[in-house]
Amino acid sequence: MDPRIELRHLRYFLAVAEELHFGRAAQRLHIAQPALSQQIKQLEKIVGVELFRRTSRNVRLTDAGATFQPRASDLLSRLAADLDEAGRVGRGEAGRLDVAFITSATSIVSERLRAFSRRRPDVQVKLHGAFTVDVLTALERGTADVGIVRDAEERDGIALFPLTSEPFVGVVPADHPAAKGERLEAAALAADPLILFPRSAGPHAFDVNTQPLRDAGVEVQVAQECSNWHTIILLVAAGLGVTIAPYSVTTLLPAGARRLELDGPPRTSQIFMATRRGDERPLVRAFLTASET
Amino acid sequence: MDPRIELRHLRYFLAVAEELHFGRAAQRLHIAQPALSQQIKQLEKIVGVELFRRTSRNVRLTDAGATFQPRASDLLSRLAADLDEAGRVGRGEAGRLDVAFITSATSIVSERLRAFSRRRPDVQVKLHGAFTVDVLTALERGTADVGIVRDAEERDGIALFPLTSEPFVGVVPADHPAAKGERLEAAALAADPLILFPRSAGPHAFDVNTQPLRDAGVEVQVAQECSNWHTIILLVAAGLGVTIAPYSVTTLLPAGARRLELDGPPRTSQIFMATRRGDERPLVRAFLTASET
DNA sequence: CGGATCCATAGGTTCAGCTTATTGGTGGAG
DNA sequence: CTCCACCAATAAGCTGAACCTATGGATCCG
Repeated sequence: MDPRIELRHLRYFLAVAEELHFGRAAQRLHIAQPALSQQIKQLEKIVGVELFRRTSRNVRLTDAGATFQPRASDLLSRLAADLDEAGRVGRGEAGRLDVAFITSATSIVSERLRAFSRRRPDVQVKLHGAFTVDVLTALERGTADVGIVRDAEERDGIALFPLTSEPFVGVVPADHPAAKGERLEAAALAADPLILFPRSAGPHAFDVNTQPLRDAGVEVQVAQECSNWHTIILLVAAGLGVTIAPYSVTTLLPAGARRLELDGPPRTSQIFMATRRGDERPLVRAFLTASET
Repeated sequence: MDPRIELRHLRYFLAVAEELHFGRAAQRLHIAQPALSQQIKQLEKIVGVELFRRTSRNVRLTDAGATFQPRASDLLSRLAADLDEAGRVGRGEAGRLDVAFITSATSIVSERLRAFSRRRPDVQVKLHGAFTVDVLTALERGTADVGIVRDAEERDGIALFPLTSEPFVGVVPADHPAAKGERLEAAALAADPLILFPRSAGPHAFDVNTQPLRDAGVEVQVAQECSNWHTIILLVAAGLGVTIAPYSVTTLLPAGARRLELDGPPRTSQIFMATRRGDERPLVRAFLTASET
């Protein structure tokens, strides 16, 4: 396209097309009439056809001008809308936010999302459930803007913000010897097969989780890995083993499973929000600070 | 919308957004780097948000910039298409043409339209079947660009171009006394009820049509008006009267009707193309001159 | 025929966008 | 740690395009 053409030409053209009078159109544009004549002539030279048929008495649109008028008008209003949209995105009032989170923190995410969506109704939030490691790599790759992880270690390029913490609890089958009491000594699990989240899904979280066992001198031997807490609890209830889990995944226990407080120094699972370090985008900041009114 | 914004800003923005490098983008735009920096900064001031995040090491799009990029690109290509369209309309290669025509000349219109459409496939032709008077007023009002009429009189503001002519013929029921011969003396119709097109649909055409009768001293008394030649012929075939018609509407005669040549000086119906006088639009000229290859 | 109207042209002016030169900040190599 | 290469921002002056005023030429009207 001819790079000489500018929006000025379109604005001037539209003014003349609406007024059908160079003098009045020039007045509306706050310029003198000759300047307008010149610019229109230049536009016609660029397009290669007459857009107006002028006599010294009146001005009419040619067919070419008549077809161009609505398009030019449309173009300008589109541009206005696009600029406005860009402004809103820049101010964090609109746009899209990718949130990656560990599935065991779904309730926290949905609560935060509700608060956030109320404040930024024009922001489209996309949720990606995943493991802690995948959440962090999604952040690093730029696939996600905000992450929610459990017991992550500080690392380069990722900023962590603690959200809440919850205790670890033991979960045993109802017919387990320890199931009669309210509390559980970690050592009592020494003989039972352990069912746990794969360490690869979140090494640090795994280590924090299993620390009570090591503290009690129990060697951590995972009998069964499972990457879904709900399933793990069901396996325990079925009598296939025992586990240590963050409290929140044990709120709804099936019959056949018992939750037991852990003895010893209190151990908690920490839930963090994570962003790329230095990501100061208003949408990201807004999500970090959004909480229920 | 801020009238300071110009297409230059969009072009420069897109160059930087694609190169992510002010130096290279400036090179591509054939300007110096500082000029580009200034224009981008000005654009950002107009929009009110940062579009690029620059370090002295690299350039990245902000969220606002990323949303704006495809829209700006789309805008420019739309404009290019619109300018091209306007140019094609101006040169008569595209656009829309309204053709009003008398229904009794449908075959002529369709023939002409076929020739025209082959040459101007991007022109959308709209056909309006009507009476001669309505065709002419449509032209005058600008509702139609080209008209096809029968036996019209010259009048102000309308230019007429003869297309073809055809003889008038008499049409009588098969059991009419004159039906035995090949030729018809107009005076022989004196006693029969006349079925004719309404004079109001085209006064001059009506007068030309009925002149053979007046020449023969027959007083023209219309027994039945009908504004559709096909129907008139059917009425004749049904024995309700006689008529004088342009030859072409009698090509397919129903049983019960006979076509007879008229005695006396040859009378013909003239078919014209009509335009507004001084309408030199290329599409109109092209339709006037289009004929089968 | 004189006056009013309106678009085009002519010629001078001004400022926006361009130029070159330079600064300042960052990252990588020695 | 220093030096250098790289890159965007800034500074300051220049140039041309868009603008101005004044005028010309055409058409319509009283």
